[in-house]
Amino acid sequence: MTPKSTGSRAELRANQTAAIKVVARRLIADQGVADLSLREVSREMGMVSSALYRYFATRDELLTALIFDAYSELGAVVEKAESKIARGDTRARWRAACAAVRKWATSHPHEYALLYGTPVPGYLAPNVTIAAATRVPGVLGRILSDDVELHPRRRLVDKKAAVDVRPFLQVDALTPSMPNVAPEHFVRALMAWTNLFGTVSFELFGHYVGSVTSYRQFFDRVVEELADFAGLA
Amino acid sequence: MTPKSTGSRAELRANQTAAIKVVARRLIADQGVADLSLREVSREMGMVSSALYRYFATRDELLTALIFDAYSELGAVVEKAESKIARGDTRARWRAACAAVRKWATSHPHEYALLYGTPVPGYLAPNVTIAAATRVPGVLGRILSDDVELHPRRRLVDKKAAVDVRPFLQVDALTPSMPNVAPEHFVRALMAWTNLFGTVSFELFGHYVGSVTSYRQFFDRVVEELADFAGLA
DNA sequence: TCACTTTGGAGAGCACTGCTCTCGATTTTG
DNA sequence: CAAAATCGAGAGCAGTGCTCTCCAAAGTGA
Repeated sequence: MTPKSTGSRAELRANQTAAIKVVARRLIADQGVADLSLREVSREMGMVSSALYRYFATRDELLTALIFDAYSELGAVVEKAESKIARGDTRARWRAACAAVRKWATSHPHEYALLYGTPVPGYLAPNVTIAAATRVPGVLGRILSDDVELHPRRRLVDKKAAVDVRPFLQVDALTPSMPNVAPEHFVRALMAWTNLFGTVSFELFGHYVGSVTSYRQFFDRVVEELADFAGLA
Repeated sequence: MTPKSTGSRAELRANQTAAIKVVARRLIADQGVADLSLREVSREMGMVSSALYRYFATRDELLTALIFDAYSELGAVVEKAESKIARGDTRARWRAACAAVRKWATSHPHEYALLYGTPVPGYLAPNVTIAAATRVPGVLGRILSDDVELHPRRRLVDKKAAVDVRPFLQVDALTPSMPNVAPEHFVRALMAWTNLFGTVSFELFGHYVGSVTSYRQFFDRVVEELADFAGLA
């Protein structure tokens, strides 16, 4: 391959790195992670397979970069969708955030599976990835927290729910995401988050086949139930 | 390989088929599905790789058999655990069923991932597999149904929950699993099922890292919340 | 400016994979 | 007892991730 036009070395390197990720993402979107082959990526880029290793030391390293990008994109999409709603309408924000998750997931099923399906065996996410992965639960937590702040009232009257969560939750780590939410309500917050992604995963991974006829309507209903469950106004 | 001692051809074939699955399961349990190689299976069995194709036409066919077996085992384990509790104590049955799911999942993480992680791209479960996969939700549904039958009382007072589910749920398919549960409550039943597996998946797939310190205690709390949410006595 | 170092693509090669095909030996069947 | 079905062995093909060496181009310091 002849060298690309002009540009400093660092620039060219950044461009190539980005180009590789673009091609790899498209291949994953088309055929899933399992069938992603470095050689196919290199072929599509008109370079030889070994050249690719100048940019990513291993297949897993490329995948890690793609996982990070996908988390970031999903996080940005959800943040943007939610930010368009008036801050006080916490339920509408909740709906918008959940809908954005499902919309991104259904339009990027293979990338969603990359994030929320089976992790690579022995794979441990680097901190930077964890930060990106936290954006969506961060949005959900902020909505709940804002709801507590803006619509104060008695919450979670069921005394069973007022359990001391310190023995099993990392309260210090969760509090910053939802400063106004009382720790007793963290379990329900985590459950709402879990249920949201569980519902999307079950839809995409085929576990609802035979039970659900309209995923869209089922999902919307679930979102309302979750909002109630989490104590939204 | 010299022929195994005695036995009719059909017998030997059944034995070999079973032996292959045993070896493959062990390899998956050790290193996950991604690293399962037919050649390694055949090597461990002392046969040549091509001979394996007399029993399974393709890697996916072997995986399908293993998926079916795993669903069946999980189903049997949960059914057994739940059946030990007095029929009237529906909440204890609920706890037992949920605990059995988590116990099996945490002691068979790779097999759990095979069932509830990323599905093989383009893979469509045969009917027989779907039947096996339905056993656990069947147990959960039966518990809810028995609870309605044995502890009749006003349920789901929140009028929002009394939504007509016919536009988006396959009521006919769901009713047999929980004959006494009113269709308006099917959404919560599906959500409880989803949340149960979502919680287990999030734990095993690492999404709770940093948030949960004692998965066992968190899970137990979630199970109680789900029982309440689904309307159990 | 010019020697020196760094970069990164090309190409060959290794060990591995799923899968196919042919060839016999053995077993079952009519 | 001959014909047919079965099934393991072995060679082989196309593909994989990854390593290594080679070499031209680009950047660097005196």
